Amino acid sequence: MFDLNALNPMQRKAAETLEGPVLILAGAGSGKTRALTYRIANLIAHGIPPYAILALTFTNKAAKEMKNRIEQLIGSEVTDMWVGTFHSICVRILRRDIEKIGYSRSFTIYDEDDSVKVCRESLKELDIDDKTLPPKEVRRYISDAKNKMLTADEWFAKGPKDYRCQRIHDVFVRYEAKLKNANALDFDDLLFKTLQLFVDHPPVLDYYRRKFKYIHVDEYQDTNQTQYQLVRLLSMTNRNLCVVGDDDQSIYGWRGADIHNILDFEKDYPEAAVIKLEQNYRSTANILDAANQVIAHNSGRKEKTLWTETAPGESILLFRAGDEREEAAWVCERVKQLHEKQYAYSDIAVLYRTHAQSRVLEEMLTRAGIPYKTFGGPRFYDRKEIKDILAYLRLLVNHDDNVSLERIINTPRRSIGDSTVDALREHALMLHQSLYDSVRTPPESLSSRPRKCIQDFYTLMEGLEKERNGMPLGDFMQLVVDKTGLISQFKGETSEENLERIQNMKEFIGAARQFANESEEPTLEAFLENVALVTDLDREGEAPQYLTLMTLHSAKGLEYRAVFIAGLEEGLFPNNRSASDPERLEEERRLCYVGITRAKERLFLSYAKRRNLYNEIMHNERSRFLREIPDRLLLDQWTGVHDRALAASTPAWKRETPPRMDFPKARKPNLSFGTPGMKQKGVLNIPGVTKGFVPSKVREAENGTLKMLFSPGDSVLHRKFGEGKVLEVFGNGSDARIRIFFTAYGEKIFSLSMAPIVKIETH
DNA sequence: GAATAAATTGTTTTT
DNA sequence: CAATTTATTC
Repeated sequence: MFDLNALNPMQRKAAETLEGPVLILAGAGSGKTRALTYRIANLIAHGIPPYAILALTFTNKAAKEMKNRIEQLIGSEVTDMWVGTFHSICVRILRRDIEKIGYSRSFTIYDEDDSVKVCRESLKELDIDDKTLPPKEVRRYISDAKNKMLTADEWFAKGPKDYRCQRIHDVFVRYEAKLKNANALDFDDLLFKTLQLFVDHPPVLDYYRRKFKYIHVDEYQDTNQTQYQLVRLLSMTNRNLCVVGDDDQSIYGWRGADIHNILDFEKDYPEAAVIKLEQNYRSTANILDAANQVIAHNSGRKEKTLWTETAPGESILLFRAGDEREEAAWVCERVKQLHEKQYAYSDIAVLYRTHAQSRVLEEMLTRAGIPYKTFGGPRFYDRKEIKDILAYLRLLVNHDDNVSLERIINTPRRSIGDSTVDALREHALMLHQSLYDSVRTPPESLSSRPRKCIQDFYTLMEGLEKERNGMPLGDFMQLVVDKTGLISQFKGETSEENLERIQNMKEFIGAARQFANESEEPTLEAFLENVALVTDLDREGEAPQYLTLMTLHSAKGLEYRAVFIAGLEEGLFPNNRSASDPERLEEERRLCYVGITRAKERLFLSYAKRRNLYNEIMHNERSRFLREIPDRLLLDQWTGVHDRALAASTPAWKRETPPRMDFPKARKPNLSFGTPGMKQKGVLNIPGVTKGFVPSKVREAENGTLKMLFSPGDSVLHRKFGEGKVLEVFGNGSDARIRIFFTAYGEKIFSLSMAPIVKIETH
């Protein structure tokens, strides 16, 4: 049995306040999951049956972890407790009762891609130019509206009545009709329709109200209005609602999360017990100090001060890079060093604001031979070949799923062209039937050849459907892939890309087999649902010996012994688009706070003077967030000192781009450029290097003794190549050379008098 | 209808 | 700049 004494007083209070509304304000790393799991275990210990407990989380991973930890505490399996994301819980509710609001139970979940496709189709049918009104934008409007619980008409009634909004409204209406016809729900619908079900069918709501006597919401600061309403409805009668969150970590405002949900909780529930978890168990004092200093610049926060008993720890290391490549090289070098000092790669994460930043980092890491894994890029399930298989499966489950049908009717190629599909679509529209119905009974207007092709396709689908019964999921998927020719379409081709596709499909079938083995409900329907709601971040069991590369957003809820935050520049982070709006700027700051508080022991910050992003060269100031961290906490990588005033007294060549001077072209090979695999173009374009350096006076004077300054084993910092180790120093006078090994670039030889290097560590 | 060339476009974050 | 969409040609 578990022991509540293992908790600190505040955590304990949280775990023991079982009745009535409770607001747990939990700072980063304050053990909120711990408090929450103990609370739920405590409920069970008090005789509350698990089926009366509902716990809503932000990610599937968090749900899984919570369930595991509760089971560990009470020492037995919990099966009847509802723990999951809002979306998955809503699907569960809808699968039971969605027929009451006019859908079939076998509804399909449309992902963003599918939604955009439906928008595009709607625009086309309404004869609206998709250049004046891009499908993606319309989808955003629709999504925003649904997050605010607005139907198409309500949305229009609230907003401006200009031409543009009228058209958006038209598309919105058509979009909704299309989804309804296809028996499909988009992501936002999962929440919205559940709400509608509750409102329109009080007995259903009543059932869940009686069932869920104790409701928990994790990451409450990231709930949107629909979620808020759902929770409110469910908890209204018994008022046993426990929400956990941190207003300082609200970072999803852009997709409809409403920070006021947490800020105003006490207004909604005046009798609420408010418990603050303020002791941080994760980070060193220095890191926590920095985080506190940054977040203190926000206004309208809940009163809260994080503190820790741990030692100050190492200083936060700050690096100003010349450009993004230098920044990446620095990261690689530090990672290697950490790795030598008993840090596993899985203890380290590199965080950035946008995915676009990951490319250079990945390139350098590969060169440095550091294994890494990126998260949050395109999902595995979003790959074309996977979506093709999924489309077949979805169509088999839901014949009305027009989007899936259109995707696969000619994939792999079976000679059904656009004009044929157009004819089918028109036919379906006229008879008010689904596309699949039109495939079953093609219109008379079609000539015999396309008719035959359509017939063959229908026969194929019918055959699959017959075989599905009684067949295990994995076997059936294998069958689908074989019969449809999804794999054999690549047979004979040996291109890298196609081999990878085949590999992915096989992996996908493997994933299905695994799902069938582990799941309580190994059906195709359940598998499709899982695929729709699970992200890569949730896929567990990924090899742990990898360095993690991800956006600051995806890092929420995670922790690492060492954390890098790259690209701390005005315009990038905080992002340009947030600069004008103070509220969005505060959200950026919260994002920074989230990033800093991911670190347990070491924090590394970097920014680049010059950055090539989106094919533009930007010269950005260092981020304001860096200024918000006191100097005493920051150690400058260049100068090795804390005080920035000292940084100004370092030799000019170390601080600024040197004056430009044209080098003779023959000079280039001496600098041993052209690392294998490096695009020549890229090398020529690096300013300041190909243009050459002007040696400083200080260095000229030192020339005679320079050789003694460097010896093998020393760590040096090169203006362009970043950090490296000295291998050898040879030659005399002005011919003196130095051979250095750089993590990301390999061996280079420089003229000792010319090379822009500084020693940072003696061997 | 398919393969290739040309043009366009997007780049914040994602359950 | 790269990746995707669209136009062109066979």
